[in-house]
Amino acid sequence: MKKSRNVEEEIIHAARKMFHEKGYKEATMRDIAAEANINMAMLHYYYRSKDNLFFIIFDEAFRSLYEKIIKIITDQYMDIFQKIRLITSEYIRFFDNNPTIPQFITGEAIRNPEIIGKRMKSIMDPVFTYEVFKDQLQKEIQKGTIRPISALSLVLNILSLCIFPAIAKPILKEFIDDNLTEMNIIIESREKDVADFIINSIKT
Amino acid sequence: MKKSRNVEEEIIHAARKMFHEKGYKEATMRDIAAEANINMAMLHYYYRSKDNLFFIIFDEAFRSLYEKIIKIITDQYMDIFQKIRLITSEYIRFFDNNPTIPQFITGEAIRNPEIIGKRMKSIMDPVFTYEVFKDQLQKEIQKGTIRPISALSLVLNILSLCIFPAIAKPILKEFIDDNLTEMNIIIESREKDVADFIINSIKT
DNA sequence: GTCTATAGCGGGATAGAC
DNA sequence: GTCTATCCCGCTATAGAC
Repeated sequence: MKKSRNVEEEIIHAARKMFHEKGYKEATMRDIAAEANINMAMLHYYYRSKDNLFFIIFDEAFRSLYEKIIKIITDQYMDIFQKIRLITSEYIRFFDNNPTIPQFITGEAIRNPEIIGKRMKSIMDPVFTYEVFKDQLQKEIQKGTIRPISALSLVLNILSLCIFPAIAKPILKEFIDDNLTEMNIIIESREKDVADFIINSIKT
Repeated sequence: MKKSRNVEEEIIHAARKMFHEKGYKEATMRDIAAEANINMAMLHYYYRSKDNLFFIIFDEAFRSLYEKIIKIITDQYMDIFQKIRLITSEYIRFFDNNPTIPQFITGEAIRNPEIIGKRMKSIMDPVFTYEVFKDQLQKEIQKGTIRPISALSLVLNILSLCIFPAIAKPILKEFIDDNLTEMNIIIESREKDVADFIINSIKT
């Protein structure tokens, strides 16, 4: 009872660092204990098992990513072009500030799509969010301000353009090395460029 | 010497299946031996180590992906719109026919970007390929047929739109379940839709 | 070439003293 | 609450008989 609050926080902090950097399988309880300056027995005392600790870290990462977006999409008064601009800039800025998260979430999703997919569904409400976006899109298409495109297709394109470059960044670094001036220019202006790219494509 | 040819092929076949499905870390030599109907000692006899076997499988996967694209990009006579249409349709069809490859390559690249990036560079010639594409793009921009866009940005967008949906497919399945009619429609028409989406965005 | 047995390590988890 | 010592498992790799 002495300073358990601090120990618990130390553990979460260490677990976050290790899981984000190495992923579930390659981050070990020994790593996490060392990072938190405690021993393995303490880890199990406070958080029972590796799986339990992992899902705490995974859930907070996914939630932090999702909650930014859901507010924008379900906003009643914002027009769809503004939503697209905000979503892309929020995503890109978030990944810039949290560069380990896209690799972490994607890596775990690839490793175990069933479990991770269920986890994601329990955190978000995909059907509701999607329907809101779909309705708004279809109204714009009827008005003639947007070319016909399926909602799912557009959502996939937006996610692709925001998430993939963040995943690929560490690999791109290996390719660009010296030439990273060009890389930096792209990254800095990407927040606006991606939205322009999407809106140019869909607006009539 | 009896039937070593067959054994070697059996091992490669089994290793491909296991590595593609589970990735480097979670595919074990035991798995691979069982899949090939031999014992672990034989695995080491023919292929020395897990790392050695892994890179054989990784290299063939990456090469199969890359060689389709390099031919299109470096073609001297094809116009850039046609190249974009061919690249996207080749990618999407390839991932449809080889659904484990995008997860496999992406998973390994996330797990170990330095090693995997170097491996990729040794297989492809990124600078040459990129310069060819960049020159052709800049000529079109000067002619006024394409809006100003940086080559790196456009390449990133094309790769994102082709690769990310293939990575995300197993997770999307968890979300769509019953609704997979809509999913299938998207996937089937995606070969054309992605090219349209890109070209709509860049052409003047 | 093929197989059994095992070395040697590193993993998650826990018993039990304090 | 904390820590040391240890259990037990699964992994890669190899020794050595056939």
